[in-house]
Amino acid sequence: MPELPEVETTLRGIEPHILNRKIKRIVVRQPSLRWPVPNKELQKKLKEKSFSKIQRRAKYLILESYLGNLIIHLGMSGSLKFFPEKKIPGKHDHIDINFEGNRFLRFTDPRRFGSFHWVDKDRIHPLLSNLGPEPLGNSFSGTYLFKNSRGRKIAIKNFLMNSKIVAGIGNIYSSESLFRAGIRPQKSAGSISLKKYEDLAFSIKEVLMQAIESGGTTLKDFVGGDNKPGFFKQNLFVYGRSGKRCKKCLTLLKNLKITQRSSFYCPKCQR
DNA sequence: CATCGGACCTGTTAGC
DNA sequence: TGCTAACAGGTCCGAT
Repeated sequence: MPELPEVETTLRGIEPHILNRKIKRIVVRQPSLRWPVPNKELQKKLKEKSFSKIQRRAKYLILESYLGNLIIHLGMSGSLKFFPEKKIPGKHDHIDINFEGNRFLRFTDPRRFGSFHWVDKDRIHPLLSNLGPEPLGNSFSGTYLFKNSRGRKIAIKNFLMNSKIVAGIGNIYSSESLFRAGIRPQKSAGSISLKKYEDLAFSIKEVLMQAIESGGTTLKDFVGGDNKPGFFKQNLFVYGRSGKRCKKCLTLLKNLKITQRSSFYCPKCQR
């Protein structure tokens, strides 16, 4: 479900509810996620503490506290929601972070590709140590993409989804940004010009910012931390629209599998 | 080093 | 209606 805009939406939804609230207990009902949940460590380090800041890096949420950071990844189907009072957990409600006064943050994840990690103060978790630049940050540019793509034969779509190259772009927004920049998803990364990469970097920033403004993309059941769905789906040009007509030129859109994943494009607008 | 396929899971939907 | 296969927003790791 969640790519960068959905994770950002989640952050903004939960932050005002949990910041500086005293944590009473972490309840782990299902410790078997993408990686085992470090249950004991979480209890030990977070009990009676609070989160003073929440950040996003790539698709990771980083909840900062006195002794270190709780790092959460939502995987494919994960979500985090805040509740102001007790609520019976459902089948996929794997973890609750309980605060004072019956308030709690609940992690739900049917497919269990999500993860919880602990990292001590001033240390960098290995999973976050090799990430590429944030696409909305200043160091990400067409020049950056151009330089890093020379000699590489990988499809541009996969290049964009490689988190070592640029963080936070998944299947939806890779397709969407390539459409906006007029580039075919299967074109090799090394064959794209600097000019086109400048268009692409612009398109990536544009589509991500617009999606964040709309509260993310709700394809099926995504809701932000405040339980509201995202409204960006209506602004998608190609994702999930194969067989339908291009919103710009009315050509029938295609769905091409690139390394096992659906890739949507317009054969006329994208060359 | 670059690239590809498999792996981790469950739920939904399309097709027979 | 019921069964099976394909597919779904992610990404790490090992083989090539």
